[in-house]
Amino acid sequence: MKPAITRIHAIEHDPGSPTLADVAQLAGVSTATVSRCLNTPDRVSEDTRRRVLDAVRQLGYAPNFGARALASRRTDTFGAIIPTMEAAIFARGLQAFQDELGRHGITLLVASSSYSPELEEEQIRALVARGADALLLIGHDRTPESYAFLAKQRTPHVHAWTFDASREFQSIGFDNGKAMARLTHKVLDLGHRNIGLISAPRVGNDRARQRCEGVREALATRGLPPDSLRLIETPYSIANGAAAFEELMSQDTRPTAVMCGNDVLAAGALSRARKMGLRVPQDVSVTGYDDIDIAEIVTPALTTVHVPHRAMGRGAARMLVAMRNGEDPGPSVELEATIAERESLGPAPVTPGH
Amino acid sequence: MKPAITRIHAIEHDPGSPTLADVAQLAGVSTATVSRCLNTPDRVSEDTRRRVLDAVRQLGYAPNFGARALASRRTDTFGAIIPTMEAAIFARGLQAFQDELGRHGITLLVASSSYSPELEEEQIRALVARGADALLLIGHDRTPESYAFLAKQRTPHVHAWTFDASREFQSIGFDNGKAMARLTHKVLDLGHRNIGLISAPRVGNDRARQRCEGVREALATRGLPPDSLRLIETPYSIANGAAAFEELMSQDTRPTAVMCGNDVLAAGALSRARKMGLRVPQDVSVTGYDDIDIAEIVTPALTTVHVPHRAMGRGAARMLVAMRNGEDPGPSVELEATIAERESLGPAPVTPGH
DNA sequence: TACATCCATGCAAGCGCTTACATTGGTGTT
DNA sequence: AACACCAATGTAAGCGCTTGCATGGATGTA
Repeated sequence: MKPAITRIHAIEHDPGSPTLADVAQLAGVSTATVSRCLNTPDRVSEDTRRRVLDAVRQLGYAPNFGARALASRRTDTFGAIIPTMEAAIFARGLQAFQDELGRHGITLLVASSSYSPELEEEQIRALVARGADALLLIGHDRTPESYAFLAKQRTPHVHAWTFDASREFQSIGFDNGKAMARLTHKVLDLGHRNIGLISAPRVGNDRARQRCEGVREALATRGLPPDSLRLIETPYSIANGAAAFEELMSQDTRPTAVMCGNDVLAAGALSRARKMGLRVPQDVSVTGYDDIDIAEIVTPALTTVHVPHRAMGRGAARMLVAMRNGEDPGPSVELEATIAERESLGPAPVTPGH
Repeated sequence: MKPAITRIHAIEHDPGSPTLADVAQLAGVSTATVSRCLNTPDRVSEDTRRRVLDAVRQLGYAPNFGARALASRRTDTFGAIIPTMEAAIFARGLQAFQDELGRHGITLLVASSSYSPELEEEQIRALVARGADALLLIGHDRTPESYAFLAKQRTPHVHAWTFDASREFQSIGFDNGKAMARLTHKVLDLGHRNIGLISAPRVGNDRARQRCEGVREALATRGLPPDSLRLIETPYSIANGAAAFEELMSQDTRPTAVMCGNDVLAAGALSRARKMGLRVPQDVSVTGYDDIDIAEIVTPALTTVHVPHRAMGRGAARMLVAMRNGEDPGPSVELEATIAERESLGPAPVTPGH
């Protein structure tokens, strides 16, 4: 690849982008001074500083991050691994996370795992390799190797979007099951007895699992048989939500309420309901989870579980910063997820014959 | 766990995460061998390889990316800077971009600029500093400093989501204005003469600018006076779209059609229309742009400009890979944006009195 | 048996930066 | 005038990794 020839010609080496040394030479100072000029400007005389900054601009110099990290042993970079970037499920929380980090001069690197623990493990390695000082992770489900790796690397991390007192790790979030149970009680209060549930695949996704459990628990509490619940698992997407809804509605005993593990699935259900000529909530009720943007704009507006996205993001950032600084991040935090009552949940229709 | 023995030798050497040297020592080989084992496994004997990989696993070793980049002068990392992560406007295209890069063993780093050229400049520097070999940028509007910097650094970059033959840089996208003009003609064909336009702020956003121009051009072509268009600029968000819609509809001469520079704005307009008791499209028509997920699920489904997200993402990736490899990326590519006709655009209502 | 080859491996020189320490010259004190 | 002090700068030792070159032993060939 590298033409040795050019080297010979190019006595003044031409190839790479400008380095500290180039700047130093142009400004007529040592590399140490340039470095100080960039990192601790007040330790450099006004005059020199101007000369150096001029040279920087003139050369279009950008410090090599890797080299800097290598030499200084800190990166001021955190990482976040979210299951998906699509559908904006994590967007708002992540935004809050990033805002708070920015306030501390920390840059955020984001990766997505496509809901795969194996992929997530890879991403964890990649982010740590890139110098992430701390990591934001979603939920508790991951490979043992991931946990072992984080421990060996001593990388601070918090788990968000979930709260489970029985876990040993720092986490900030809400009880996914409790909120879903509460919503289920509302559904039951409205007379629904045949409930369909569209969930994301539960393996590798504790939030989805807990949400399902929440429904089951509520049913059990009210003395309803487990088989009054029809469950379909399908990855988050509008199309999948629509298909699952149709499948539920074409079974012998149609559910009168379809609860969804996520607003995206619910949006799909809603649109398919319309296509099937079913009125929501008169003919069938639909509920969501997460309260993302689309929950408000679909027709009818979605009754869903409102998740404290921003508080979670902000809180996670604060915990991580504390941990990075060797301070006490405080205990895990449980936030409240509330029910956003809108239009898609109504009383169970009166069964014609039965 | 690290054997205490090593600690004794290295009296002050405990803190960091495991390095190549640690692995080498544990495996009883030189660092060079470990490095080869990780990068060119076939140049290492089966036996050694196993020993080394065992050591790697045992220590939870992750190579330091910065150091590796420093030593090898390549990163296999590309960067992308998109205006926003929210609203999923760029999600699908970015996903395609990433998929294609993955196929070439390249990692993607994503940053967002919040539609600010200054912030984008910062992000460009940050990504280049982090070793991005090439960059995906959106549109043509950026600071002269950004362009100068990219040139000095010789960082390959392509501009997507736009196509403008008059620009000198590689780009892949579609003519934002042409597509909007085409849609406008459809609107005019349906008898609309009073048109409202909700656009994103045009400064620093060539796509928004061209979309507006598209409307203006179409009007001019049909001999309509420029003041038959009412324009409101507001950042992309559902709430903003709703507010802008209400503002448009409370003017003296109400538009019969409200065109939006983006589906998110259109979704907001739609929801506000409903709240105001206006039927779409009987009382007022609404159109969008981008054809993102929500376009299909809002009620009524949005008539909008369908953008070739995936083709753009994939194509951009291929161009950049070629450029990085020193090959010919071929000329800029113009893709076709088509009109997705759905339900939100209908004939202009018959004016009662006038 | 002598020699040329060829793997597998080790040695050591950096990659671009930060930073502890050394050096310098100008101030203020006595 | 002698000295301590300090701010500004330079010197140089790495940070963890890759890689060109050197080495040594096993294998093949004459």
